[in-house]
Amino acid sequence: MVKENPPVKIPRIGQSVQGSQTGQPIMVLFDLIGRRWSMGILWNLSSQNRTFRDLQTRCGSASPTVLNTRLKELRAVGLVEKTDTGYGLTGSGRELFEVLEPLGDWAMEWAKDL
Amino acid sequence: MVKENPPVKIPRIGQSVQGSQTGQPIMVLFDLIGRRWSMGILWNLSSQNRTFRDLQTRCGSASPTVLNTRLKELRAVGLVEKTDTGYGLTGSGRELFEVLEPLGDWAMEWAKDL
DNA sequence: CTCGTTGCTACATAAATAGTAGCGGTGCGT
DNA sequence: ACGCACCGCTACTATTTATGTAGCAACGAG
Repeated sequence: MVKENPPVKIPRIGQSVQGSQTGQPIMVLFDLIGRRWSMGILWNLSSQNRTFRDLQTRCGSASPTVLNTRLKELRAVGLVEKTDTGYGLTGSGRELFEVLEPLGDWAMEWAKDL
Repeated sequence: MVKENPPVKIPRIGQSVQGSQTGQPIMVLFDLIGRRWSMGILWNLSSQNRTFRDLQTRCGSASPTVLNTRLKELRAVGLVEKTDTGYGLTGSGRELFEVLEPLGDWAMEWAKDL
């Protein structure tokens, strides 16, 4: 059985960008997915659903504390969901991943020159 | 005149991903640009070169401490450079931005439903 | 029942970031 | 020469966030 999500407070979301007019949504997104392990989580969930501990080892042994925090946040904004087979991407989560995907190829090229 | 970059140590880069086989370069990249304000900096430098203080206000008044740290890091990996007209993207920096750019449009759509 | 695994929480420590103040440099008007 | 306003940035402390380890309750298999 899958537990339902009680309200989750995401610290300082949206507040960090008060001053800037330029592209507010993107800055909010950056603030969200620019936290430690956020993108790694999305990336690792893209191919298949994963259990908590599976995710943990795949994310360079991120501490369970952060991992759980990130998962709560990502679920709060509807990018990740809890399923019977572990955590997985939602519809918009998958959308976001598709936008993010080309980064993989670029990173491969980029890694060649330090 | 533009000062040259002395060697910069980027904390824990690459080390956080020891355990994961899957796509190491992308995880290194995530670890780098997934730090606070990194992507915001790249984003704000994409349209034009900017001064330190200009960047600072555009990044939700990020503290000069972090901002300078991020700039050092991004320069160390050759994504950002110091020019006569302030900070700007290098060739690969611009490449990365182009990969990152679609996020802007997606974020606009995404922002509509919380 | 035991054994192993899973999803977490608790807690203390370490690291990253915020938030302010202020220094030296540069240019500009007087 | 002077003040004045900006600039890039460093120093320092306070707060937030992440790490690292231990461990608990729940489950399934044997």
